[in-house]
Formats: sequence, C-alpha cells, structure tokens
Amino acid sequence: MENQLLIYNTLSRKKEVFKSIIPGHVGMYVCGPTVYGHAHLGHSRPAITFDLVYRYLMHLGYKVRYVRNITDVGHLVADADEGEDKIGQKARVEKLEPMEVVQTYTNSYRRNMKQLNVLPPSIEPTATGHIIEQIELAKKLLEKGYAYESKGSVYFDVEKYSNNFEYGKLSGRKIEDLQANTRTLERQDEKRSSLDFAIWKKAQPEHIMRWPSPWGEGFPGWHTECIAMSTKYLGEQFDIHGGGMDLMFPHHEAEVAQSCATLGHDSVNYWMHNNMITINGQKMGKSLGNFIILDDFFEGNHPLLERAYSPMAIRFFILQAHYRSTVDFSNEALQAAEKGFERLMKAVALLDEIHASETTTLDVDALEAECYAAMNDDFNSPVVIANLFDGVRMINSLNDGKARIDEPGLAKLKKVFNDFVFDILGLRNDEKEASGSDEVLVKVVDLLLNTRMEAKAAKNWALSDKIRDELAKLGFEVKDKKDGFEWVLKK
RNA sequence: GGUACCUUGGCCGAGUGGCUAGGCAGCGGUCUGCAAAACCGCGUACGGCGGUUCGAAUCCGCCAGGUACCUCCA
Repeated sequence: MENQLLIYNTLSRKKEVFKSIIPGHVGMYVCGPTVYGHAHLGHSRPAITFDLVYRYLMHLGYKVRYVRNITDVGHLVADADEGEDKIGQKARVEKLEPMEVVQTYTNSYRRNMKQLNVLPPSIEPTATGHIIEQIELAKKLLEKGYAYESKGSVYFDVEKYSNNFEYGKLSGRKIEDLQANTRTLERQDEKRSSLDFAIWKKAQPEHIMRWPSPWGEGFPGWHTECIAMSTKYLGEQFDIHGGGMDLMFPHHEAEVAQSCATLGHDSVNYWMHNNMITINGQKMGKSLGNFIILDDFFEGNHPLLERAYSPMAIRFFILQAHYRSTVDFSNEALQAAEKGFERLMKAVALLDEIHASETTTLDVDALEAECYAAMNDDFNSPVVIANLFDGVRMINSLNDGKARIDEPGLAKLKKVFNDFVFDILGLRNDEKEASGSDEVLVKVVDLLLNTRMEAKAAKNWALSDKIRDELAKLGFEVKDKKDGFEWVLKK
C-alpha cells in the first residue's frame, strides 16, 4: 500500500508509520471513565476519538482487541481529608452501596456511548475486578526494589527509578524540574519524595471500599489498574495506548514507569492523546463545574443550551475537529455542525435514487483516494468530512442532472459513502422515518399536497401557499419538484 | 513559579514555505407563480513587531493574549 497509516506518537512527538507487533492484529488500550457521575460532553471526546481509531483499524483489515477500562475504585479526592476515594464518598452522600453507584453510572455511560454510536470495546475490565493483579504488581515492584512500604501503603520510588530509567520521557518533563518544583502538600510524611505515587493505599477506618492485602486492608493506588489490566489482556508489549491529554502526566507517565520497572522495557509502542473540549475557551471538567452531561445535551436541559442536540450532531461536531486540537463548544458551532450533518445525510439518502449513465463527468477514484489519505494522516477526520462534502456536491449535481456517472463510478461512490460515513466515521442516520411511520399521516399529507397541486394548476396561489405555510407551521418541510412534491416532517 | 501547547475570514475548523480546505451564516445569480431545496459565483483570513528567504499564515526571535499539565478530571 502506497499510503501508510501514520500515527502521532506522544512518545516521539512525531507522526510515525504504524506497524503492529503481530501482523494483522492490533492491541489497543484506552483509559475509560471513572464512574462516579454521569458522562459529560468531555467524556465523549476520547470515546469517539478511539472509536474512530478502532473502526478504521478494523476497516483496514486488522483484528483489533480493544480494551477500555471502567475505573470504579481509587483516585483520591483532590482535597481529601482522609484519603478516601471518590466512589466511597459519593456512596455515603447518597447512602448507597459503592457498587450500586458504580453500576448506576456504568449503565449510564454505556447507554450514552450507544447513543453516540460508539462501539463497545472488546473487553471492558473494571478496577475492582482486578485487585489481585494490582496486588501482584505491587509485590513485583517491591521485589524489584522500585517501591517501598510505608505505614500500610506502598509507594513507587521515582528517584530510585530515575537512576536507571528516564522518568518524564512521555510527558516531556525532567525530573530535576519536577523536584525543583515540589510543592509541599499535606500528609506527605509517608512518602520519601513528593514525586512518589501510591501503588497501594491503606484504607482509613471510615473507608468503605477496601480489600485485604499483604500490607493490611486498603485499596489500589492511582495508576496501577491500567498497567495491571493492559498487561493481563494485551501482553507485556502492545500496540496502542490512548487517553486524554490531561492523563499524560502523571497517570500515563506512571504507567510507563511501572512497565519499565517491572519488565525492563516499555509496554506501549504508540501513545495517543486526544485533546480537550473547551467551553468558553476553558477545559470542560468535573472539578471546574463547567460541564454539561450528555443526557442534558440530548434533552436540551441546561441553561447554556439553546435547545436539544442529537447524539449524531455531537458526534459529527467532534469529528469535524482533529482529535489533537481542542474543540470549542458553543450553541452556534453545534447548530452549524447539525446543519452540515443533515446536508450530508440528505445526500446519502439521494444516492439510492441516482441512475448511472454511459459516461461519467466525476472522478470518484480521486475522492476515495483523498479520503484514505486523510485517514492515513493520523486519523484526520475533518479532512475526510471536507472530502465527503465534495461528494455531496457530486450527488446533488447528479440528482439535478448537471453531472453524469457511469455504473462502476456510481458503485464506487456508494461504497465510499458507506465505508467512510457509516463504517469509519461511525455516523448513523437518525432521521425519523416520519413519512413511513404512520400510514394514515402519510396519506393525509399527500392528500393535502395533491390538493395543493391542483390549486397550483389553477393558479390559485393563495390556497396553495396557505396549504404549504400551514403545513410548515406544523413542522412539515415541503419541496416542490418538477412534476410533484416531496415532504419531510422535522422534529 | 516550572513545562508544553495554542492564536486562521462573522462563527466553527483544516492546512504548515509558493498551488481552492470544508461546514454554518451572509451576498449575487440559475431554477420557481413566490418559496424551499439544489447548483454556480463572491468575500481575498492567518495575534503584533522584527528577521531568514526569490517567496511565510507556514521557519527563527521578541512581544501580547490564551490554554493545559505540575492536584481528581477525558
């Protein structure tokens, strides 16, 4: 293949030619959600980004094992007084079992992902389901001498590690800078250095989620679950690890350190990081309190939302930006995306009505090549979409009789649209089949419009306009054709 | 404070040494009884100041503004 797939690797800060470890197979791990709240718009970014990657790799013929975890334990609260974990705190507030909270938000997340047409991963492991593996990892780090026990907790020894390995190589940090930059945080007495991170945390008495371990009752630390689970399901070395840019440091850096410390080498060949979604130029995040949950988008329930936006409008909106750029939320931008998406879908629907000619005036091969070139250039979905709009113009021109296409060209055009719009970009046509859903309604509207045709024939413009305008008020969009009409019921 | 990144037309958003991005909105035209839809055409954008170059939005420097990470977050 002339066009090779290029992937921007955070590790080298360059686009690299993608080569899987085992030909024909790809192992991919992506950091999933912490299930202590409903998914917000920000969560949709990595989900959609890596869904695109997953879909494209499969389209290229790879057999992909895609692992995306559910974080249901760990991750200390920012200003935690007693180092309690998020799930536990939320559970107490709502007087629920921690696992009940986990189940609620996991279900909610999966439902939202399905709405966004995000394919379920091959394996969706949970942190609580892999406590044993995490304890084993901690033991191994202790054996290797890169971790130490302190008051019932186990910490990773960053300084010792950096004697033999380069801590900070993923995020571009230098250990000297990090050390110089030390902020004295409270309760650091257990750690030898502020750079050290928890592998296992001792559970405080009031802590609800706890498991027995060689160091007493506790729970796994911040960064162990991903490395424990990725190793278990993808091996000691695998192809792609993805996640949000905000996880680069310290989370992913800590993963790199744990791999190198336990295995002596990196686990990940290509590190991919998606950028953030911003709102008023600022990152959308839970702690910033400026997030809007996906359910609110779908229902229009938020002061910042002028109205509801469909899951596909949001998916299209996100895909219209490259995954490594920030994408700024606004009603205006979302509405623009929605209109563009509708235009694309209309053209797709028209494709079935196009008839082939003997000759062709369109270069569909070039269109296809451009689409592949864009995807191969680090999954450049906005350029794919731009190319597809060129295709939209082709389709509309064909429909207007202003262009011609031959049989092979038409087949190719249909294939390009089917492959890129649906299989690769993962868009879905949610247009309510209002016209087909209620036969009586269809007949009544057709009756009215036929009456209008008669009025038009009699040049009774007052009546024909009245019928059209009244239907418009009810949400019907009427289009006159040369010898008839078309209508569609908008929401 | 440290580190990295960003600043493109009314809005969103690609591009990254010379060649049309694209979408939305707007304007003009074709079509239409009038519309809608569609098609054709238009706006000549790259934060500021210098520099390198035959040529820079694209490379370098400085300045301004912004963001991210360093602390849970996608």
